[in-house]
Amino acid sequence: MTSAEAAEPDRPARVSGIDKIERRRVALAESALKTLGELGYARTSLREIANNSEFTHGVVHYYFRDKIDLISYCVRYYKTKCAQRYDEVVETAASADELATGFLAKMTQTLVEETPMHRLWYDLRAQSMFEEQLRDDVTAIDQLLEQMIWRILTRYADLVDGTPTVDAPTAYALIDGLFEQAVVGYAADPDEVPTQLTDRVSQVLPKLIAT
Amino acid sequence: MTSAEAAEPDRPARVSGIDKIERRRVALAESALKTLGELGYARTSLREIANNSEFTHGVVHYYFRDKIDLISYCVRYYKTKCAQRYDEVVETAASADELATGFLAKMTQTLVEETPMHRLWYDLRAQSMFEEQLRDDVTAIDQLLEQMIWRILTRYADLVDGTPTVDAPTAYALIDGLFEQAVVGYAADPDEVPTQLTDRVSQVLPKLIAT
DNA sequence: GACTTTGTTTGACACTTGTCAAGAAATCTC
DNA sequence: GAGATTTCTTGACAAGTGTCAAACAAAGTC
Repeated sequence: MTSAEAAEPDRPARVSGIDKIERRRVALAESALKTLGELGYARTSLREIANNSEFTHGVVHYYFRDKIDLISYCVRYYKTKCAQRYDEVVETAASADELATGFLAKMTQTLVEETPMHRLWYDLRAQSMFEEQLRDDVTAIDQLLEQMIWRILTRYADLVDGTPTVDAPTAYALIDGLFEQAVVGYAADPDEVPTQLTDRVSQVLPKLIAT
Repeated sequence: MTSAEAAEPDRPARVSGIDKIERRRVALAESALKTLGELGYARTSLREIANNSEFTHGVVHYYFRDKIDLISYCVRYYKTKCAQRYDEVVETAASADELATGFLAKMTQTLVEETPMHRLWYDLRAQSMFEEQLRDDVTAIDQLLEQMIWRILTRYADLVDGTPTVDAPTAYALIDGLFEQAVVGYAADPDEVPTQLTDRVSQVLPKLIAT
């Protein structure tokens, strides 16, 4: 956790021991996430993952015990990237409007730019209902996202001198419902969906605050 | 659509032509839905479906062109059962409270009694993001559910002499978000989740109405 | 340099998958 | 009942799966 992950993606440099194998794992995971995001959990095989990477399918098994091990590592890795997305906005926003606008902008941005990743997330969350091995990781991420939404909402409440009228899980479920709707519908109508999402979220947000 | 589906599940009786093969299809679909609900889309094979039914795997292919054909038939069949669940409540409720209570009761009831079916639904909706062949059927159901929620909300608004403050897609996304959260969390905590769901929905409902 | 450790490739295994086809059984038609 | 049609069973196929292990290469150690 204390390692300074510098630049230099080209030169493998001198990374010894546990750090090196961690690098490989991350590289594998990143590659796996790409294919998973495109194909979905159901039709992604280890060989497909290996093919779309610079490694062979044997390497995958050298670094991960089995398929579930790889995928749950991917999920955990993904989690670190997604939950702090809005932190900067929350901290710098000086007014409720600024916060809302910044939040919505980032939200639609990630919707558009990282659609496959979000598709995969909803896919994996569904899979976790059938595969216990995924459940812990999924609920951990869910909690992280819930906290993220909660930070935004409480900050928003502060800025308008009000208090939230719903608890954290409720707020998360509501916003997540809107976001999932957007993710599902994005493929069919990429032009309209993002603006619809911002419209809807900004309609709902004020209703969750009492002044 | 006009056929009167009577009782007599034992005696195949005299059902001729297209009706008979439709019966088999329905039987197959019902059996398939059961296994799909337990195992999820990813790890349900045609053979598994056949094994858990009274038929052999060859029969499946006699009545359905391929796997997708079967599953999308299942989805369509499922749709007819799920979207009118609340119609009676909507029609008979004489007050807003009665409507809310009836709606919430039915909602938690189906959550508890038909968990596998709901799990499957969210699974298939996620799959539809990766498999175009499912997309049309899934969006059709989504629309049906949206209309269902909308009927409830507008009726609710009528009974309190108000009007909805969000449009139909928004209302559906919000309620669906809460419901999906409940479905996902149900396995982990079957005792608390249903009451939490009713709490949250009944907290949210009034916020979607302006009097 | 030789030797050990670590990392990688390759090919194989047992198994499951969707699909199909040939034939048996049941049903219907006359 | 004989013959034709529909329905079902069985077994096979090619392709793909996760997993593993033995050969090979690279890096590190003395």
